Amino acid sequence: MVDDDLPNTGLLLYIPYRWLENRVIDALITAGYGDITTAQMRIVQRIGLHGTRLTELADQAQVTKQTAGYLVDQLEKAGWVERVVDPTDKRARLVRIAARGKQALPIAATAVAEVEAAWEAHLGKRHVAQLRHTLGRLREITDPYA
Amino acid sequence: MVDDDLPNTGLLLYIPYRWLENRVIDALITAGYGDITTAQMRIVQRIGLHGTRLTELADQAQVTKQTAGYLVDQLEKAGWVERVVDPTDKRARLVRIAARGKQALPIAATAVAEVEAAWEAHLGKRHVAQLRHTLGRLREITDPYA
DNA sequence: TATCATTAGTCAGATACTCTGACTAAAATA
DNA sequence: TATTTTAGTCAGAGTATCTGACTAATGATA
Repeated sequence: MVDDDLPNTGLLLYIPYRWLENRVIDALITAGYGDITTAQMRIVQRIGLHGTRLTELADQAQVTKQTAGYLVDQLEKAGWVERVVDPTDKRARLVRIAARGKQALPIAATAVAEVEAAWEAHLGKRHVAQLRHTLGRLREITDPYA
Repeated sequence: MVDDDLPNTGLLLYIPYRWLENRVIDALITAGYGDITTAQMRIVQRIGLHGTRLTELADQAQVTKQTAGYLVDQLEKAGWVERVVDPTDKRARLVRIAARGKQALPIAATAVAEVEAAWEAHLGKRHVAQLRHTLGRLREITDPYA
């Protein structure tokens, strides 16, 4: 069990990540929510329950705030998110999930759950749990926002 | 050890992937090889020892062949790769690593090794091996080109 | 409290990436 | 040989991303 013929760990992480993302996109398209792009999804995914500031979304998605602003503009036009004033800071506004986003998110969540179920079927429940645990530990040293 | 507070598995995979990619970019910039973009790296990474066809690069990187062609154009102009005729098929050409690429690749490889060492220091050798093994098994059902 | 520095976000412009559609030439197949 | 498929390019358009410059509100401090 040496696994020395495997590609580098980066690619190894990327392959299932991309697979999962593609399954979510497929599910959204099928359900009529295809008017969202991967770049936009990577923003939406990081919006917290009570809304999140643009700058924080930018930091977490690792894009500039200008880019995040552009993506939120698109999402807002399409009804996925809305901007509301931040009561604690007049400069800031909170980006929140709006109507269309609330409808679509369960579909995305279901798609993720289905993929995770498929992975459990292939790897076994124990190994998936261990994988998630290990990735969670890795997050401690790779996620500045953990 | 339930890990129920962890984000979805997609984000969990993406975070360390992106971290690793950033460390590679940092190393390349430091060594004076900053004239490559992430999109270009995702192509270069998939070029085999004897060269790889454009269409295959496109498939594996999950972009259209036009996009792959555009990226290879940039890489070729910068001396990272070259195109040589495929002796077995006059329509095709093989994309191969050229001089600049050959110089830079060891730097990228070193950066990857350093990150993997840091991960081993944090998780333990055993858990990293297990992580790679599990990701390798996952690849069986998520990589059409495995 | 008046000033200075920082932070949140936008505007403008440029570049990079990605796609669809249409095309040529070579190879594979019927 | 005629047809279909495959490898790749050309052209055009939309999306994503960046840097630089700016405004307004906040925070820190003299």
